[in-house]
Amino acid sequence: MDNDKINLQLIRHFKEIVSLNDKEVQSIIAKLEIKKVNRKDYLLQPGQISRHMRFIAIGSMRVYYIDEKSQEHTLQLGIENWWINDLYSYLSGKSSRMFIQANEQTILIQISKTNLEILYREVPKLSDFFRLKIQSAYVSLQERTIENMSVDAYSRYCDFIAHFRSIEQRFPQYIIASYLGITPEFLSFLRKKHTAAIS
Amino acid sequence: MDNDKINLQLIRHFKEIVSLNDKEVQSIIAKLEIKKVNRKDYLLQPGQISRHMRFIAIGSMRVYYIDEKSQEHTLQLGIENWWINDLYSYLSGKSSRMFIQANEQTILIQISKTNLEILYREVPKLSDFFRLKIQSAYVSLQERTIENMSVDAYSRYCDFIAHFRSIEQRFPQYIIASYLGITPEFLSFLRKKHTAAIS
DNA sequence: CGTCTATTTGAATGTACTCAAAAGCGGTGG
DNA sequence: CCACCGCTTTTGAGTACATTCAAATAGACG
Repeated sequence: MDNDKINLQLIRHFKEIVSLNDKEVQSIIAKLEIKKVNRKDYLLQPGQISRHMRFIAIGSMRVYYIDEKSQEHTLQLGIENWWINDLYSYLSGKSSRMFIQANEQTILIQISKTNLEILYREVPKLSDFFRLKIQSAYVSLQERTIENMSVDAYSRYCDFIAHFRSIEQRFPQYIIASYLGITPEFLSFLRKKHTAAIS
Repeated sequence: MDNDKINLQLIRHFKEIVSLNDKEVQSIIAKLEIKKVNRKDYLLQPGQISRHMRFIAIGSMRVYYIDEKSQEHTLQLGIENWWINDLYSYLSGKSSRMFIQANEQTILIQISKTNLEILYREVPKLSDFFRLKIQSAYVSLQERTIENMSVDAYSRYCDFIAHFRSIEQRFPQYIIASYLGITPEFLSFLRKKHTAAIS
């Protein structure tokens, strides 16, 4: 049925990195939980603790927080086959400052931290898989820090669309702006400049 | 002798997080390597792969890179009892973009990645220790990203001296500036503004 | 079609940078 | 002990990048 198809999407995703036999696949599938959310729904809000790893099967999500001046800042955007989480809260067990929100109707697969720890014993390769994922989260965060410190907003925008064209088309402008660390007005200006430059 | 004292400094540091018996302590000490460097010496340069975890016993270091416009950007500053590394390169095994440089005459303790992996089997608690360290590296990177996106340079400077007064006094101004993501000239201006504000 | 939200436009402003020059500071050698 | 050299910090003027605020326009959805 439908849920099986969704579960297999995650299994395929695991298999891109680690090999899994049928028994292991069964162990994993037994621990998965499918969750459907509507546009604007929250998976996590400030004060809560993130207790799941979350995989986007269909749809798109974002992670953001609101600063003291009530400004939104987007830390992560995600679409199909991406993991989305506040790793800080998940790893430390402390309460989050983040909103994790659906950008459209979205189907996720969740694995609770407790179940994942059990799975690590049954399928040790999964532990490798998530260690790699967390590493690459660190790496992309570092790359973003470097990017933010090194180049101006126009270059950041160009790099962004070069790397994430599919993402740029699915999220509203003001969310992209809050990801790039600029105002929506200025992004609007940059876009005009960009379309003028390429034509 | 002297080296023993330095090794014990790291053991004490481990023991703040995990408990270790005498046998474990001996296993660890057997794998440590003490390294002394002079001011301006490099532990790592772009193109090299970071193959050690590095603990500062005495002295201070920084991690920085140079962007396309030949600007230096400092990612990490460290003093006694801090770990200093390009985790990206260490974890991924890929070549680094970073310089790791001594800010003064410095004594470090290094553990090679190969030795550390052996140690993880002899002293599994160490694996927990470093997992926690890598987590907190992720967390502080995320906090810095948030800080950079949320507040202006003056607030960042105030927060910096509030958290790292001891560091601020040991590094030259232009390095602090490159850590805060501003020019040395502008930091000079902010410092004047700050001393005027507190007096 | 009307309402609500998102985007665009423009003017005024502010934050931080560039460049150049002067001043400060630490070490070295005479 | 002083003079000099190189490096770091300060100062200031001019400029650029990005924000704020307000108003107009465009799009999406019931």
